[in-house]
Amino acid sequence: MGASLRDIARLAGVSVKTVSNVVNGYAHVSPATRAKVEEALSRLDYRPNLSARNLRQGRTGVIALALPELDAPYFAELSRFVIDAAAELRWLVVIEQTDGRLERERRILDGVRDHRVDGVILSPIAIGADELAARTDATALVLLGERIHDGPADHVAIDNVRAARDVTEHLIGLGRTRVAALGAEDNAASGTAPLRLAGYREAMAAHGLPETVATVERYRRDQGAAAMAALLGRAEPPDAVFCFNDLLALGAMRTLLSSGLRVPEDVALAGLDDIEDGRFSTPTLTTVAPDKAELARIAVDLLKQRIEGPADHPPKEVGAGYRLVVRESTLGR
Amino acid sequence: MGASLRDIARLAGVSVKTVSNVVNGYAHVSPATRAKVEEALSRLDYRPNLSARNLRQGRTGVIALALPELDAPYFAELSRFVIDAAAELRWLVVIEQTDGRLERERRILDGVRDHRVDGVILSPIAIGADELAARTDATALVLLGERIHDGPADHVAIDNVRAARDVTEHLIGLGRTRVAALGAEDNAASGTAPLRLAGYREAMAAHGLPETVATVERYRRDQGAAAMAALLGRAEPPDAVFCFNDLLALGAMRTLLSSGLRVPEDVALAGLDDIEDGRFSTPTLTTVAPDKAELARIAVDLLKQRIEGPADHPPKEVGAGYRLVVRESTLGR
DNA sequence: CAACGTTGTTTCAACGTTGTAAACAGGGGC
DNA sequence: GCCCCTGTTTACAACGTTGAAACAACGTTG
Repeated sequence: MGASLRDIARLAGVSVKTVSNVVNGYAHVSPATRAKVEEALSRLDYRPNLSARNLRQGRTGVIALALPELDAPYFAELSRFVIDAAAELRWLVVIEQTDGRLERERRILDGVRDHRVDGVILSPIAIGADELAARTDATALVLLGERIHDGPADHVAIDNVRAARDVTEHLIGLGRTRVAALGAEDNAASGTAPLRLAGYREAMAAHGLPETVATVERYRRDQGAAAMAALLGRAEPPDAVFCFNDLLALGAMRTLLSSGLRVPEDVALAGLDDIEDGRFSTPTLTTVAPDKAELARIAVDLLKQRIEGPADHPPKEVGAGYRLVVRESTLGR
Repeated sequence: MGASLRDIARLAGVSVKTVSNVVNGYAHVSPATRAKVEEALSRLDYRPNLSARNLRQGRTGVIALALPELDAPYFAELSRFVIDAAAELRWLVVIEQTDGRLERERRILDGVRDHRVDGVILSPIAIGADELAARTDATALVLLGERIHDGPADHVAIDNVRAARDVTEHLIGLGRTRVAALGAEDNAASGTAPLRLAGYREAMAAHGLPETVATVERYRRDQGAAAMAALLGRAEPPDAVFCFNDLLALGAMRTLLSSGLRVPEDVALAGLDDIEDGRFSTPTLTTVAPDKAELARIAVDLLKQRIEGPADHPPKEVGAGYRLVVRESTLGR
């Protein structure tokens, strides 16, 4: 067991509280005492017991990051930034995986498996705005990557509608006319899928082009591959596809290439997320790059305000930046 | 703030300790009392305060998983399994990123940023066996993915030497004679790189073939791409490459394809890790698939034994299974 | 019926920390 | 010599929890 304040106090011949004062940088400590205490501190390699400190202060210094799945590259990359942003506040991050399942998301909202955490950053998939509003748990909450307008909790996200419109416009700008959307979800009332679909539709409508929509159940490569195969089976296969995320796009790319089609010559392909895989695939993948560091920083920031701020200020919605990154899958070499 | 045992006790008209007994499933509590208490518990939505419990018990129910980087797919996939395995013990997992930097790994070994955790699973990159042996911190430690024989801490890993030999044998078995290794590290005394290199050498020596070794600094796609470019610049470019992990292989594949070479016709390519990307790349990637779920389960298991077991049993080394997965990058369609 | 074990419950102290308030020392000013 | 002020240090209590020990009520046993 590590040394406690008491051990230091004994060694330095002062009271426990004086040691505590030194540790916390309290101003009114005489230089002589401070020196004595610091000597003792380093001699016994003192490390504060956070359990005790937190018990006393009512904080744990731990937040939870609840994601659908850590092994989806977008979330892994995002997690890195969230952990880094939290580290600056000396917070630790525990990761919870919901698998996008409703009952797991619910359980997160009710408390992270009975542990107390100071706050939760949730990337919701299944849960709806109404259920969020009805939540009773008082733990600070920030939603990430979804944007339910006028929702019941703080939000960070990019403008999904506009981003989707931008990508679609880019594809149309290449002269493609049979532009399909890949990644809609059948029963999704909330989440990003409807927003991205809306953006696609706006762009298509603006140019008077017919819409083609392929649905998936999960945002995974295999689903992208299967949905692409389905699109190819249609009477009028697309000459461009906007996939609602990069994983879907990479799955779709695999189907296209192994069907002997060329990307982008036969079918142009674009995704959204800017995961690293897309920068090294052949061809490299055109995509929308959300500013992940900014998303993470804002999420942690909002959480900090929730945790430290006055009890209940109205929920905030903050947008993060993104940019369209054009690569070989739409431009060619 | 949440309700405490005292609040429950007051509401149920019993002592605090009785409530504690109910919460902890202590046997000798009368059904009537238990019912009363449970009613109160759920009415106030009681959640134990872990800081307090941990202060009292010296346990936190939280372990740390320290990885080089969460956004490397192998580690992201592994994390998922570690989190799942820990969840079965009702442990939470905080994730720390070392970026493979020595001083960060050191800091992890000295304690996870002053927070107390019950144990640490570390995937070491930079730190050496000697330094591990000299560690003073008493927190339970399990090393993951490296195998320092007779090292000072518990280990889990696949047999890297044998796995590397298997892959190399596979490439040689295709009839290739200029088989290169990509992924050695210049100054690595420990870690997996020397082991994989050793396996490669064994196989090459067994067939009397000349060795070609390309080094990298980090196991990332860009480094694989660059190292492959360097190999192509040599007098006798390879006709097969064993990359020490899949990311390197995917980077190398990008270089090969954009140089107009065909995989596997001109250059066969194999990796190690079996990350999902390799199952959807074009061509799909031949690789060694470590049993990640088993690795994770064993790591958590070893940690549990360390935490709960007698003070200092000798360190254990446990091997996990793997299998060679042959795909298009060595076989073709 | 007295001694004893069992079951159910409570009291007490302690884990390591810090906020509050109070004690203490030294230095002017009167 | 007394008082007040400032700077420094301390004692105490409390955060929420649980192990140890004590206690009360009961049924069993010799």
